[in-house]
Amino acid sequence: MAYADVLTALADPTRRAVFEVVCRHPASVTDIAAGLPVSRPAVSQHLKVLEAANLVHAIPQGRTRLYAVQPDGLNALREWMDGVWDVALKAYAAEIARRTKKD
Amino acid sequence: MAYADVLTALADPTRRAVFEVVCRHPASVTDIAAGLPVSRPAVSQHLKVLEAANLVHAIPQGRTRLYAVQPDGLNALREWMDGVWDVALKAYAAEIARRTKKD
DNA sequence: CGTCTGCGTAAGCCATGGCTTACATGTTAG
DNA sequence: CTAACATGTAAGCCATGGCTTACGCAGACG
Repeated sequence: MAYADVLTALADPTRRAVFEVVCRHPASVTDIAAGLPVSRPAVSQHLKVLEAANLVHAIPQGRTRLYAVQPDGLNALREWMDGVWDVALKAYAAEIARRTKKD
Repeated sequence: MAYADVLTALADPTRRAVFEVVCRHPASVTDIAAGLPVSRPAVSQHLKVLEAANLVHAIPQGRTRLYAVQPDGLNALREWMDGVWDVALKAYAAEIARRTKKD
């Protein structure tokens, strides 16, 4: 159920903003918080959620921690979307078949 | 910002369950609620959110309303994901270039 | 070895939102 | 025309979670 965590993580606007900053380039917690209207601990908490969803990962560098994008999260979401899409297509085809049979 | 509504809509587990039922085949509100552990009004409210996110659409049939999948919502989400992916790739390439330059 | 910086964590506050019950609307059947 | 069913909506309750302030901890630097 990794895609569920990804959806939950990306649903929050602030957390999405954090994620998009990290997407542009690896950044430290302080740097990310500097460009957002929330406090540094808030960003830290959001990064924790994003990390749990495999959307980002931390790279300890001395006393700072650089956060960078990790593909796994978005991949899980994409795979779930593909599955849903497949089910919807099959259902659509079945619906068409049912109607033509009825005619 | 359509993708934001899609993410918010799909983040809730119950609402995702409603959506997946509708993906399998068009269904009425009562039918959907019968297969879920929530009341019928709850399902109705969830369908309202899903409809606002262009994930489903209603087909009035007499006194019932059949809900079916609509591709727009998932497409908006996919396009946003593609954009994010593109940004992440560019950032990764830039990072590589920066490091090789430094060496 | 003390100090300062960068982060994570805990506790608490408060808004958002999901759920239920009760009610209103509209459509079909008799 | 009345009865009954399918649905949307309103009001209210309560849990989840996002934010802040305060604190604890590890790594660099004189």
